[in-house]
Amino acid sequence: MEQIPEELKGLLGKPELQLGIGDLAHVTGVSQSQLRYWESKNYIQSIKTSESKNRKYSLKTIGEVHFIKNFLDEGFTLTAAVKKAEKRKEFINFMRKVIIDRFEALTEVDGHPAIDLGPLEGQSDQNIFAILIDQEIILRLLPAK
Amino acid sequence: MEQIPEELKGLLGKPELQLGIGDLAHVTGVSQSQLRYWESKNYIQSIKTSESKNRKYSLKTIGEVHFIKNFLDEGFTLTAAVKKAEKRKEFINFMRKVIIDRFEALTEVDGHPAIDLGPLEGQSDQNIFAILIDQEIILRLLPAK
DNA sequence: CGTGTAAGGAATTCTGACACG
DNA sequence: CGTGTAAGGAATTCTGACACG
Repeated sequence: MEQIPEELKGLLGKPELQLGIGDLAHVTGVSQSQLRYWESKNYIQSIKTSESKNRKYSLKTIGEVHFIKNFLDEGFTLTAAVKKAEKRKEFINFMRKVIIDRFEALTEVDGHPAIDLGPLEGQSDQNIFAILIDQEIILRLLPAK
Repeated sequence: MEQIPEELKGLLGKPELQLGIGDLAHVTGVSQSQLRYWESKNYIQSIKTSESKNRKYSLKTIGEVHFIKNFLDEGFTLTAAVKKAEKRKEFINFMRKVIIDRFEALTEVDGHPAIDLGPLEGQSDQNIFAILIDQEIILRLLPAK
């Protein structure tokens, strides 16, 4: 068994993970001029360090832009899309927290790679493991080691 | 209950998520000249599209660079660090698969946000839910809806 | 309102060479 | 081997203006 490196878990919440405007535009399919306009209206934020004049975007913002874009594509106005995306943000944060808090350790079960997801409620001696068997993920309850 | 948008899950495996060399250097703490050298030795790959001469790096490569960097910091030679990182890659892919395959739906349990992680092995009528209660994640076994 | 474009300057990245060791 | 730097050119991003609607 080995610990999941802090760096790996951290990647998902790391404020250091940031993209330039070209990369964000590419990932999300939102144009650079849209991104600049949205920022001018305070719908999204970019990071500007004192050393650089160029925009950087955090992983959090990548998610926000994604959601806004999706609502736009569904036919909402920009302001409506922003509002709807706001609510989705809570869920993104939640997902990230599950990953960061719950992917406790990499291990093996019967020779298969597995992630220890920690104890099941009310059974502190039994943990849930996600196990990779034949390219399928299976959830199994096993004694905590 | 709402489906976890494909885009959100896809973000983690998306080939479109790519960083420039400056951003990768910033996230990982590895210098640009190191990244170029590692690529010249085929330890890592970058994406070069026909339109651009500049390097782009995938999320997969971000993870690889992270691991190599960590082993370097622990005192391994570059070639040893590359070999050790190679093995870790399997685990990264596995973690990603768990997230993509198992974060089935966003829902609520007793008014708390929750993620349906799917059935527990051998109990196809009972699913494991990750529930956010007081900033803590709890795993609970509940009837699948 | 929301997005695109042309323009000129600023910041970033490119390659190949060379230094150090 | 593995990394850094100075150099000049190429690609990217910047802002403010203007167009369209």
